[in-house]
Amino acid sequence: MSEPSAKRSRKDPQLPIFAFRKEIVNAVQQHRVVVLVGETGSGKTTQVPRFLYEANLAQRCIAVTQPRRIAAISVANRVASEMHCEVGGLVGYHVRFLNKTSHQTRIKYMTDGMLVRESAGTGRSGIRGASIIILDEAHERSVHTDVLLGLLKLALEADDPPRLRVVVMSATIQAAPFVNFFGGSDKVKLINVPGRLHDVKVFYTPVPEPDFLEAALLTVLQLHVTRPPGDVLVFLPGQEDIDSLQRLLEEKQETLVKERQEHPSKSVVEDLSQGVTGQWPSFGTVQNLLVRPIYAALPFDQQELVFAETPPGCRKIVLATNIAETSITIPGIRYVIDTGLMKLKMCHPETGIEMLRTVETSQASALQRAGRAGREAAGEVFRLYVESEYQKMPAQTPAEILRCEMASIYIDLKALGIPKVSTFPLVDKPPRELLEKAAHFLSRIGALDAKDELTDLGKKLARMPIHPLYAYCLHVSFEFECTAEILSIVAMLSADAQIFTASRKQREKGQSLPYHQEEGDHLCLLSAFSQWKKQPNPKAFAAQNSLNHSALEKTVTIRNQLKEVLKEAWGADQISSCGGPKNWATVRRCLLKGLFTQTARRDDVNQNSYRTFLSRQEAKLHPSSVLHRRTPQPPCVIYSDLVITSKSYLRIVTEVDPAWLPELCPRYFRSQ
DNA sequence: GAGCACTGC
Repeated sequence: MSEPSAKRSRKDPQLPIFAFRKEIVNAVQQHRVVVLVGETGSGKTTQVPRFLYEANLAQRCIAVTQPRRIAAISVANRVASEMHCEVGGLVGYHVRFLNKTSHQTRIKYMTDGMLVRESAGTGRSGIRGASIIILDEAHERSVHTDVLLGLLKLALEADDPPRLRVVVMSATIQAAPFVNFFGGSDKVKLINVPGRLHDVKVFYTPVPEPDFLEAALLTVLQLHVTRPPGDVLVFLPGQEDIDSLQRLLEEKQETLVKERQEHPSKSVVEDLSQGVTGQWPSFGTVQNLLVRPIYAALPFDQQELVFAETPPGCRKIVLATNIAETSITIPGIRYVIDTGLMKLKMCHPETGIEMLRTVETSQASALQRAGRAGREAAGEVFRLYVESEYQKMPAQTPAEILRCEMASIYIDLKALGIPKVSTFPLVDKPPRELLEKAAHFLSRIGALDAKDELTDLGKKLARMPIHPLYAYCLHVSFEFECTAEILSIVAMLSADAQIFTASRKQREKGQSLPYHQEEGDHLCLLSAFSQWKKQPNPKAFAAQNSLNHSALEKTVTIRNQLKEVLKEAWGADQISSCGGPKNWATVRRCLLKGLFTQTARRDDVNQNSYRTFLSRQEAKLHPSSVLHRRTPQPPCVIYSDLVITSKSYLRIVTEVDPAWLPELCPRYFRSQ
């Protein structure tokens, strides 16, 4: 219900939630914690805060959290308009970079991450500033939602603020973990609100499909010739699969008729084969396939194409990643084809290395995907796996907090005043090793002392909205007087966007690109950013030099925010620069001192292989690195990422002089 | 000589 594209007329009396108004208000009056299960389309996101406000239940404000910025902003706008007020007045929102609230604001939509950050402050913001806190989309179990659940449990125990009320809103019927977390059904009121979804008929393949792309291709084609008009949404694990299937479909489009004559009865899903009779179906108005890919890395203007109305005589085939499962809703979808696969970030509990793996979905995820076919009318979902496979799937996708690196969370929890992170109440406890690794890392950079307390440095680092490692680099940059340069690099790294868009061919003649820096990737990033920023027409410069203009714009926003926090939280009014590229050895020395936990040395025997200094991991330079082509490769490097795909790779790598190690980090590296 | 689910501060 929080999707930005979900349109609903003003105060739609059909919304199922209205029948529950009294029950919800009573529940919040009588219980400190209410768990509200409401399926998609129930109206809970827009109406529940309003019910509680109009019942005068909040002395202070009602904070409503969303996992995504766009949802917080669009829902605030809609509710403000429904309540006939300006956004930023009675109804407002607060997300990173945008604060549309005022002293009048009583219903405050915000990202869950923003509520965590506000709560770390000392003022009357965050949890302390609210009478009622509503955690929406709690079933998604974002790290920030999980942290908030723990903070709220502690706040309720301390009754701080007094008479605090918590509403946990979730779309899945599996509300039991939330109820149990807050003390069980004696203490927690559970309310179920029905959704407004149409029936979705589910089909499975009779036998396992060896090749999901082939199966998806065949199913799209079969469905196209046997089913009445209506668009199709295909869930695939990743970008590569989407590109392949798009190519295959566009090729097949031309030979579709012939193909069907040759294989009239071959079908992945049994039901579809029954419709194939060797002639075009009677609803012959649908002839052409219009293939539209969508994934997060796709440029925005191309993403937008999936929302365009399907022209008459066409059937739109949307090929999507998980982005279409939660983040966006595409109108017109009647059929869903689900490969049952997704990519999931996981963190190895022993090495602490994050990796992206293709895994089967959970049942909850399969249900959510199926629901995408029933938003506007009855629909059908074709699952490209056998039914017993569904029964074997885990009920829920494991919460993010079980799968991610913990340093940022650890330092945040310490900054929130949690004495012992390992006993902080969490619905799901992360592996002990991952917590210990995080604490060990934080003590290495001097953020934690021997008593597991934040040092003054640790408190400083925690103020920065970036990974503590990058915040530490900024801290070190003052000593080297190259803060301007490190700010740019850190902003680019934490923007987490693909900056370089050059094709392989272009990259091979990379030396000719104006921002090429042979000492390493961090300097290439810095050089690209500095030059782009100086241009009278940066957009044209980006296009000419294979740079991602919008990613660079995002970098500027982040850099400005970081600079602001440096000033306000660190008292750094002066940002010094070390000058142009000829002085960038200083930047590399600073990066070494900042990233000393991520140093690797070349193997003496196998000169294309490296071993990390502190974790003793073996890895190669990633082929995308400018250092990869060098022979021999440099003896010593610092790296930003260690990724495991087909092999272990060091990504974003810069050469450092081995002699600098004992000089700059004598505690960890001895002279040789 | 590879391959990038999705968010968020």
